[in-house]
Amino acid sequence: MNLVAQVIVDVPTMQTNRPYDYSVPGQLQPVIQEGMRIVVPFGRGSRSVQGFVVGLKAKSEHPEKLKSILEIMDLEPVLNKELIELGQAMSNETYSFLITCYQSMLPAALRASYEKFIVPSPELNKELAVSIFEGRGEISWKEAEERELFSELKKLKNKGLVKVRYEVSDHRTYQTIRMVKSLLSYEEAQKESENLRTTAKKQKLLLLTLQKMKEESWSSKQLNQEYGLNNRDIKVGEEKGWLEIEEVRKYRNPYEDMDLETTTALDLSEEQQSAYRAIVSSIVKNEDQTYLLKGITGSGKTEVYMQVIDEALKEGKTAVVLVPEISLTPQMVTQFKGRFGQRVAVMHSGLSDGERYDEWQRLVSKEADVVVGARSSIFAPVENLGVIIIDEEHEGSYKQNENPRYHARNVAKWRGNYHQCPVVLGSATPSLESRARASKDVYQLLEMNQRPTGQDLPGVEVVNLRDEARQGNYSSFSNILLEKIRDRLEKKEQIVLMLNRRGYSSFIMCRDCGFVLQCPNCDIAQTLHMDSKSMKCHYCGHEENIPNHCPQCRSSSIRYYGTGTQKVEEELKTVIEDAKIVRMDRDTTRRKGAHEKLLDRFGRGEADILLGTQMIAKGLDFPNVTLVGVLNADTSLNLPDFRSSEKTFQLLTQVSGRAGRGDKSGEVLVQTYNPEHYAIQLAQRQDYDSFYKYEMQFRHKGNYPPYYFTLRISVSHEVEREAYLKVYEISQFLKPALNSTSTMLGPTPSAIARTQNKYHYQIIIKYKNKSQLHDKVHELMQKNQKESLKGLQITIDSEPNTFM
DNA sequence: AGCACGCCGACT
DNA sequence: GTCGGCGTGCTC
Repeated sequence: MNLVAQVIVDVPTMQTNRPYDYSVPGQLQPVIQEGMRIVVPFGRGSRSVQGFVVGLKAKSEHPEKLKSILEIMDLEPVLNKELIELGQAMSNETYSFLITCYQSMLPAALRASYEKFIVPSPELNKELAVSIFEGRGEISWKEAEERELFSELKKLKNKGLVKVRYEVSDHRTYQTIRMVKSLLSYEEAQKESENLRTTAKKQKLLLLTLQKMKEESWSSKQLNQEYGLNNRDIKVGEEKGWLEIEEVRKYRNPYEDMDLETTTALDLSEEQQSAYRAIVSSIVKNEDQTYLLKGITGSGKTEVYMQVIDEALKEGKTAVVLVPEISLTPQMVTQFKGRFGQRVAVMHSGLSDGERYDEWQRLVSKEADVVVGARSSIFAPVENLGVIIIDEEHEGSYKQNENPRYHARNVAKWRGNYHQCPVVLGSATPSLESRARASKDVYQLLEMNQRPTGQDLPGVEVVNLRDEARQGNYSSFSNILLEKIRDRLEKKEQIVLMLNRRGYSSFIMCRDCGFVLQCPNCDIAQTLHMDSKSMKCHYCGHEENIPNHCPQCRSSSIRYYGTGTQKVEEELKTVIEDAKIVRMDRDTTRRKGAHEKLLDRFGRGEADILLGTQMIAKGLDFPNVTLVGVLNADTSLNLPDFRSSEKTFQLLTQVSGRAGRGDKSGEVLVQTYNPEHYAIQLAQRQDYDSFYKYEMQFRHKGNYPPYYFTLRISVSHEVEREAYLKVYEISQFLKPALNSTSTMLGPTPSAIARTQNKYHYQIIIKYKNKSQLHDKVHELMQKNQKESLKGLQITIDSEPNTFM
């Protein structure tokens, strides 16, 4: 019988972005399945590469070209039919290679690594064999490189005197435990025991234990710890034929030793119940409805999620929960583990490759049927999905900013459609895209506006830093904030201070009147470019000099704006001497586990003030915190980004939720140079609906999402002119695909015009009609096949997070 | 990606 | 004359 496998090979180029046919040798025919990883010979040199079987068929259209599969890397497929199909859809949507899509769906431990060796042929003469191989059977490619043997080896290879051997492997590792099983009946053990010398106490104990075990297998660890039998004792038992030792694969479980308090379902409030009922009805009816669950901070979204998941499990289905990486705290994990126990697989970046792989394997083996994890968990290998939940759906981190540039929300919807199951998007501050879809009834809106605990939302006060400046206070702390900090310290209550680092010193602002230099054409802040010593708008390419005086009030206090946490900490220490401060930023949390440690310290009350960047805005729940201060609300406001207001509003709303989580009421203080900006005003009033309406007008006026689709194409090259020429050529190529409902911005230099000695240029396209441009972009990819050889890097990003 | 084929310059 | 430079094209 002939069997042909269609294989996607691990060669990420445009030219090889399609299935290749391979014949399946007889002995592999009974085992090979779609979705397995295999090793195939590829290219002229038939080097070994990893591939994915995406189809099997009886014969090929070009039988004369067929090579044979070398090896199968898996016992069971790593991709099921659904994921194979999803990869194809994703590749098409995100303009990325099939192989890149498949790789990103799997744990890193399954990614191939390649090694090359040089092997002598029998015809190679003795002398050379000795001088090159030194008596060994082969040498590694790396060694040959180091010993500078390349040109010699190349000649020998052309003459067929040495060969190259390719090795393909992955990083899979297993942990095993030793299981002990008795081979003796109760009576036999009794007999053996009687024959022992009286001094053989351990042997006697061993036999006694074996009698207790009966038919079961016990781990050697258990015998060690509970019965005081060491491995030597067990070994002797094995030699005497009393018992059998078996190595069994064990899944590494990072949460194995966690103290789990089992939690039970809480009573739901009326609002929670109606949300719950709506979602559950879709699970039961197999409906691929998307829900937007808009619930204020503290409204009990997580409890709704968990009860919905419980219902899905009762229906015999599985569930996927996505949470932003930074929210995936031990508290969060405990909540889910406490409710669903070992049925939960947790995936986050803190795990080692091996641990991740084991969690993944627990899903494949159906030992776990609930996944809680960050973005890439959307590819969890679960079958029969009952519900997909995306918490904090507005988070930008759900979009991957390297290839494949997918958005987890879109993947979720694709899977929801495939499984005919609901998708729940949860947020206190939904993205405009999602909220707009809810208005158009594409999504069903579920609202929760009350806290079941009856706590009030904290009051938010805005402090105008311009007034402070006028009074000569140029420090990071307004007088009123200092006053409040002192007050809390006295009351032994805690304080959270956030320094907004988004957009750090990339724009300039007048300290006297709050004026920010805008682009005359684009209604957006211009970016300071220190490399060219000028202000630039990268939407349209407008450029002007850095002003010395504020164009509005003629003040000379116009300068770029921004501070670091370290500086703020020092400043704080000089005004409040005895405060204990925990600083959290990228520097102090770089080490693994440092994040948790710092938060633990603060949680135990070992510090009074938690000072940090955005990373402290999410999910923290400290009952003793009664004051939250935002030191600089406007930095994120002035980014040259159409989402800057939205991001600022979300951040302020989120951080406000950190105050008053316990029985004491909380207070929030927001310092800003732009107190009248709508994002700040509406965040102060915690008025999402008004913000939504206002922001939608802005988006409508500027033809931004959600009214338009967006596409960003960027080109980079070491030689600026090369990058520019290419991006210009691309813009000319795409222009015919534009119509009256689409516009192209640029080509312009990117916000950071040069990184790693490469110049970046970009085009942004805003469009209404998806298919027309889509086809043209695919054509562009085909056309640009060989550009990367010339050192040109072209990136295509559909629905980019920012235009920078 | 990586390898072979192929067509031009400076060497034993 | 040839060794080797890297531009071009193809990989089941």
